[in-house]
Amino acid sequence: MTSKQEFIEKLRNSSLRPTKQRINICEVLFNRDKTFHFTINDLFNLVKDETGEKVSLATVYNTVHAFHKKGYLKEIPINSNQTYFDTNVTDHHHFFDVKEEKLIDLKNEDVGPIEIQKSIPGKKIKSVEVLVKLED
Amino acid sequence: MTSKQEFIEKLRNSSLRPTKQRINICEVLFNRDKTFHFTINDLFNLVKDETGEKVSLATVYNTVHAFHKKGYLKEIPINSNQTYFDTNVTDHHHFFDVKEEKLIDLKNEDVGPIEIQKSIPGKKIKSVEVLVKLED
DNA sequence: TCCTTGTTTATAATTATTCTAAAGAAGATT
DNA sequence: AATCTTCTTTAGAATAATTATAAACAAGGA
Ligand SMILES: [Mn+2]
Ligand SMILES: [Mn+2]
Ligand SMILES: [Zn+2]
Ligand SMILES: [Zn+2]
Repeated sequence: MTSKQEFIEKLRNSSLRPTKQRINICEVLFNRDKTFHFTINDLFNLVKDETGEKVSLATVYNTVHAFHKKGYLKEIPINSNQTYFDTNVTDHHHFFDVKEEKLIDLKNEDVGPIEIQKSIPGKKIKSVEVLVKLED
Repeated sequence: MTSKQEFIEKLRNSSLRPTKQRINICEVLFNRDKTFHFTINDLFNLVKDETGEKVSLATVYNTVHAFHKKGYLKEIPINSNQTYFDTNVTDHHHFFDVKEEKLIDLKNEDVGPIEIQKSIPGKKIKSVEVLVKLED
């Protein structure tokens, strides 16, 4: 449970002005028990529902991109009409329940270490992500 | 090198009428030495360039979806503004060169077997895909 | 040849995302 | 506190990938 004051400091330390909107978004995103997987639209609705204050859609986009750039959010590679983000920014893998359109974290020990044996000259590995699609 | 006649048979066997447009698209997609990774727009342009006959964008979409549904194309999960498809429909993994926006196949032996230790009640695993992002 | 059904196509509709530019708020400077 | 600068929010417009529509057309069967 992070206090509003702590969010304000964190934003300032990231050279992001602590606006009412950003603080509300922080509370929705980061005051959760579990990893939170969401689309922009999910977040837009949750901010309204959970804080009672409406934030414009443009601001949700702006803020998510700002947080993503600062490394506070991760983008999850799946094919969907909407982009998914994740509050768990560590290297980790996912289940994707295709029917429910829901992401579930996999612990690294549930997947095991992955050694990539091939390399491309002049390129280095930035990330290795496993996506496990689930069906009924 | 598959002949036009063979494409016609293959289409018929899939209860897809062998139209001029579909045959042209088949030749662009499947008469290649290597696995072919593409977006709809790539394909749209290549059909025009390689066959000299223009096919409407709608038909490219329709055909790709039809082939995908029949299992002749695979959709690759990456976040991009365009959807990527793959003529290699076997289970396999990818490099994604973020700068060049290009996919490269990984052989299964370059990644090794992946054992998923976790399961979700009532769900079964449909696919396991590794995406390795590359940077300079 | 006629008939039915599937296909192509131009075009419009939809939808997620980004852009624009004006109004507002934050922080710094006096 | 008043002023100034820079950043942020916002409504709305623009963009761009994809999907839907519906009329013309082509394939295959009778
Ligand atoms: Mn982003
Ligand atoms: Mn598809
Ligand atoms: Zn996650
Ligand atoms: Zn591939």
